[in-house]
Amino acid sequence: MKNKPKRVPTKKILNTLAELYPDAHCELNYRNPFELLIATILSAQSTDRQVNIVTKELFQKFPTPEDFVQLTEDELAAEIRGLGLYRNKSRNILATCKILLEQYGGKVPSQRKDLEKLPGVGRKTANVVLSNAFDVPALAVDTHVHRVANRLALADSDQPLETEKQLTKRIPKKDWTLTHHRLIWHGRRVCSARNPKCHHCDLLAMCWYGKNQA
DNA sequence: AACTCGGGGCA
DNA sequence: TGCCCAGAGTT
Repeated sequence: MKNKPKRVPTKKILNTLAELYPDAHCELNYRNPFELLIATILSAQSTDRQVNIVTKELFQKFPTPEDFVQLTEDELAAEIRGLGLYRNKSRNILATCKILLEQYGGKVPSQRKDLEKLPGVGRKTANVVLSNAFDVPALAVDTHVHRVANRLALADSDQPLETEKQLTKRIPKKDWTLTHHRLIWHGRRVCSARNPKCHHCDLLAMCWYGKNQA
């Protein structure tokens, strides 16, 4: 990257995103931290829509960690069929539920270091839980956010963690959750990884990547 | 840093 | 068919 991208003011980009996706919201319907945690683990490499379909029944049948640990890995795997990586997820979720029961009284811990120790929970999932369940400022950087933010020059880094730091610095805290969802929507609908639809992208005028494509 | 897990949706 | 999906763990 020889020429440093001339950065469009963050506020301007955020305002435009807000106009584009006024009602962006979290599509994962969760009723408590436990459901959020499990749904977020399940969401890895899977579409949020599929996760919603699967979790709707799942949480009806098994609302608590106590219910989950009654299941074998194979039984849980059968319950979450329809999502990718379901064997890994089944194993991780059962292990996580056991830890919740043994170490945290069946509750979801609210500290990052505790969350990231849970099997199946990494930086991104921990951030989702922290920001949505515990109202702790944490910007979850997934592949969409990372890609879109870098194309827009909201961030300038190959590494998700660095992107997270930069975004955290530049975006006002109160806007984190909504901005996160808007970047994801944009990333899925327009700013896709392989064939981004720059031609009818409403952010093209302020997008460093888009302008260098044409 | 690269590799693996992985079935389903969609063009 | 080929490509992609709200990543994490292991080597």
